[in-house]
Amino acid sequence: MHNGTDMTPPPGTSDAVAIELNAVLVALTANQPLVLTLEDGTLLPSGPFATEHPTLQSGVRAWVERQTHHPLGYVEQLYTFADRNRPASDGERRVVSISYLGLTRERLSAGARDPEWRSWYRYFPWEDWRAGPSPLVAQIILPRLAAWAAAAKDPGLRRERRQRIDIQFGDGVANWNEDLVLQRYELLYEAGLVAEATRTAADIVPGMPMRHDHRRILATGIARLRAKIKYRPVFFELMPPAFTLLQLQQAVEALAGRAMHKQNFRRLIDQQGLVEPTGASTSESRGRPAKLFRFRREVVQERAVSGTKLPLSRPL
Amino acid sequence: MHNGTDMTPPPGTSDAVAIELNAVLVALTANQPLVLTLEDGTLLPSGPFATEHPTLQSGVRAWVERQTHHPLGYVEQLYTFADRNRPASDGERRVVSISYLGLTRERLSAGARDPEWRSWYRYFPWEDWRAGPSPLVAQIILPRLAAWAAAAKDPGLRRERRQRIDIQFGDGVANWNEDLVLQRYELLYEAGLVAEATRTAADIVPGMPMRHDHRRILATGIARLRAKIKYRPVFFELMPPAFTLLQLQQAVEALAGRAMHKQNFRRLIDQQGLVEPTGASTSESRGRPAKLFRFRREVVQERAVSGTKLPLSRPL
DNA sequence: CTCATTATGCTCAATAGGAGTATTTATTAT
DNA sequence: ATAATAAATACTCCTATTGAGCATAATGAG
Repeated sequence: MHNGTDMTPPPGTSDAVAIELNAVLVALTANQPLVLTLEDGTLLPSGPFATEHPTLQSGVRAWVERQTHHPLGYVEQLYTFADRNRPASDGERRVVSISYLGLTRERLSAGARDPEWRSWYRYFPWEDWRAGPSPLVAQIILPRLAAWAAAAKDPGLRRERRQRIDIQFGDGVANWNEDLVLQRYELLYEAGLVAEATRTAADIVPGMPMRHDHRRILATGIARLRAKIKYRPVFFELMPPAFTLLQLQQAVEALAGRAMHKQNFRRLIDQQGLVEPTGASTSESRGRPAKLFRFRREVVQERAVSGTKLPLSRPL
Repeated sequence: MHNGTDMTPPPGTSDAVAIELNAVLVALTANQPLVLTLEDGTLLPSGPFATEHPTLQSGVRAWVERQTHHPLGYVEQLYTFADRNRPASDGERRVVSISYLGLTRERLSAGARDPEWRSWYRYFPWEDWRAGPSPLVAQIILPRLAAWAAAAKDPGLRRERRQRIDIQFGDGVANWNEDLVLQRYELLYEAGLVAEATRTAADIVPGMPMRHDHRRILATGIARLRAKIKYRPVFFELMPPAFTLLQLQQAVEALAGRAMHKQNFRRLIDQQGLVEPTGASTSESRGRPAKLFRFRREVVQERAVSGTKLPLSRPL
């Protein structure tokens, strides 16, 4: 039934493909999660993979750092896509695109029109629940999704659609799981409610589209980052050397897209010993001056492996 | 400083590469976590990516199912490697290997010598802590790692090595984090303690090596699966249609490589409503017959998105 | 000086999680 | 039969974690 080489076909039968790298580069300014875009916000930075780099990771890092003139604090592979609906631009070769998530502390020239940092909530406005449940969900998205579900002829399919909607979007008020960025985007895509999925502008939900599958890649990056901050202290890559606890909290809130209980946030942070006071304090805001903190290298490094906690569990 | 096309180099400059797929296929029998291997256990199944498949995922699925004649319950992309130290076998083209994790309920012909299912603990014996702390760690690995750390001339490097060892291996008794499979393998590799990393058989630690970087890919798969079972009920893909709670627990223990408290395991499982009694019971073992359970489809599906819990938190 | 505003300390109740004891129901040995 | 043993299953306890809110402290604005 099986011979020895059954599962290892002879080499060389694989077609040649071109490798393209995509990057979701994230920074944080003024409580907005920013992502680096090109071409008036319609593309993520991307480019061919040059063979001179020993590894993919180092290729991405070098390529980004050459362009942004800033060090990339953290790089993580996101996903490899090879969907056939995007033909290679050089004619025959199929494109395999490998995407990366990168975190950086600095941003490049702010006003620039082409490499431009934009809040990711321009692409996913429904993902911002920092000021409470996003009205977009209850008022626009859920009704249209409900219509889409109802449009299914088969009762089983109808039920399945309703269940997926419920799991991924909740009821518009409670049961919001901020990690499901990608699933939600894909559901909207499937329902024809995003620009990339349809030619009729009729039922499209707010949120700026991107070319190719770049918005999907962005969704993948956001989802990964949101999931990650709950157990790895990656957010420190995005912070300045010294910061107040409120700034730290707001940074996390910007990423997670939801507000957190202030006192409990502080409790958790210093329980874990992630930060230490610098001694200085700041009074840039109106009220009582806040102490400044810095990350404790050793602990952050250790937690990078063994895990952290954030008060981001409860469904609402 | 930046012009419009700065970050999108012209297409076509990317070199042609060959895509290779690797699969970590996992099954579970007699409380052993099994992985499908070839060539006397020295290789993972791998093959070229054929262009006729619309997506990578469907390519993997089709390819595996054609070979094993069994459905693949769950497929997940693991990682994409493009390290230059592995030249393409067809001459010039560089190989990019995309690896996948697949879970399956059935195993194919048991006695076969070539596509053969082997316990993954043959490759990573130190990862099995089901019967308590693995003596391998305390008696063989830690002393050798300590020697490696001590061998560093630079005191800073020495300290860093010691810290990494401590975080990843603990003290041999406590502080074992079962998720760090990949990091541990990479540390051993760096220290020259695995066969793949050295030509001298002197200090090598027990555990069967594989060719190329396949053992590393396997480590990636195990690590991913161990991390995943803590918050996604993927283990149900590995179970038969009906099972006892003890069997379920032992399945999870086999994957996680550590024992769990029986009563608490049951409490957690039925708190979450993941399973329901079939009505039947079995008395294959000696004691009181156990009720048989099955997974509840709806709940498993929902949890697949929203998360599960397992009593696998404490460091020892 | 009073108020608005933010920082920070502390309490409380509910829950989750780790560990152990007790009881029930079978099989196996005597 | 009866005793010994092995599992399954039911409860109890204790502690740590977590969500929520109140209270107090320190500042600038008017």
